[in-house]
Amino acid sequence: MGIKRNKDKLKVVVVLGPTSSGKSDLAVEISKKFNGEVISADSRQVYKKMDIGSGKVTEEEMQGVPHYLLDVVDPKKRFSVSDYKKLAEKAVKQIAEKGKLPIVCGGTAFYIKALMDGVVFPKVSPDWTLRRRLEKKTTEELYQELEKKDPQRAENIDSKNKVRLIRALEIISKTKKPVPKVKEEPPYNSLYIGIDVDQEELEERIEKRLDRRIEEGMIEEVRSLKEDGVSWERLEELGLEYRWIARYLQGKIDYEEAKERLSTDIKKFSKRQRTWWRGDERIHWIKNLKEAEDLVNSFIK
RNA sequence: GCCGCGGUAGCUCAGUGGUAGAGCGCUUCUCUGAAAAAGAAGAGGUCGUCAGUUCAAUCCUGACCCGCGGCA
Repeated sequence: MGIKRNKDKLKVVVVLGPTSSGKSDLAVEISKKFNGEVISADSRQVYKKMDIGSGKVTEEEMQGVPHYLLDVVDPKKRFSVSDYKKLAEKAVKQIAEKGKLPIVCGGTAFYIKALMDGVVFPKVSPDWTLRRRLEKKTTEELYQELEKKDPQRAENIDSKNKVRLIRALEIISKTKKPVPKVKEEPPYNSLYIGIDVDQEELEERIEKRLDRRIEEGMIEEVRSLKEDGVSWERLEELGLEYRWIARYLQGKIDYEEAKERLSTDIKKFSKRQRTWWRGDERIHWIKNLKEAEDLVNSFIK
């Protein structure tokens, strides 16, 4: 029955961890040592001109190692998991064809899952007109509608989550069928390396990094995005740095508050990232480069 | 020293004569094309202290302590 054994599949290394944990550096080090190339898995670093705010690696930090899935779309446009999956799959293929080791590195867990677990999304692209229309209804109304049209999906969906309800109804309205059950077929032979940093230490790093990035011109970066035509609404939606700095630039809050709120939001975000990965048995949590190298070494043999 | 206002959850504050709530924060969790998104659940309080009135006080009365403002 077409069951592929692990040894027949391409080998892909995944480096994951919360924001500010040092993923990018680790991925570069591993790449240099094992002849690899990096595929970013970050839902904000895909956008052009969003460099400091998204914590993108600099040209210098890349140390000559090629990086994929950075700067692939204009921030005025929307990018989705599904877009990510397609482009990342292509990148894996390209790297493997060169005889190099693909290293997926990033903090967007959903993107990593889509790629590595081979999540099959229903082929229905977002219909913003429909979404805007459904947005006007209450959560209860949407849920009742879903119960009527697709009782099975209604059973396991988060009944109070408007975004998910709207997506489910969108799929039904386009396909005229119930939402298909999610399919997962891991296409690669994978090694998951997670960076294990104590939360307290991580939060210190987050704060220092925030100061540094402000000095490096993070506020200017947001201002110039706005000048390039990225709306305040869009910046709000992009979250964290872009959201809080946009609010500050509009004069809605003062500098101190913006910085304070941004700092707690980044910390909360890092906790959510942890929650996502906690309990995933596939991840090897490492403390240093040596442990990572040992893991990769035995993986590629 | 006097007068006024206040002291309720980690923070900002509602509120009631029958032992308490909100927002934010915190903890945990979910994840089907927005995922830095969108949601869910939970833990926190002898209601400043002591005494009195009352069947019953966080709420009424008194004293005291603390903070803020004004007058001296």
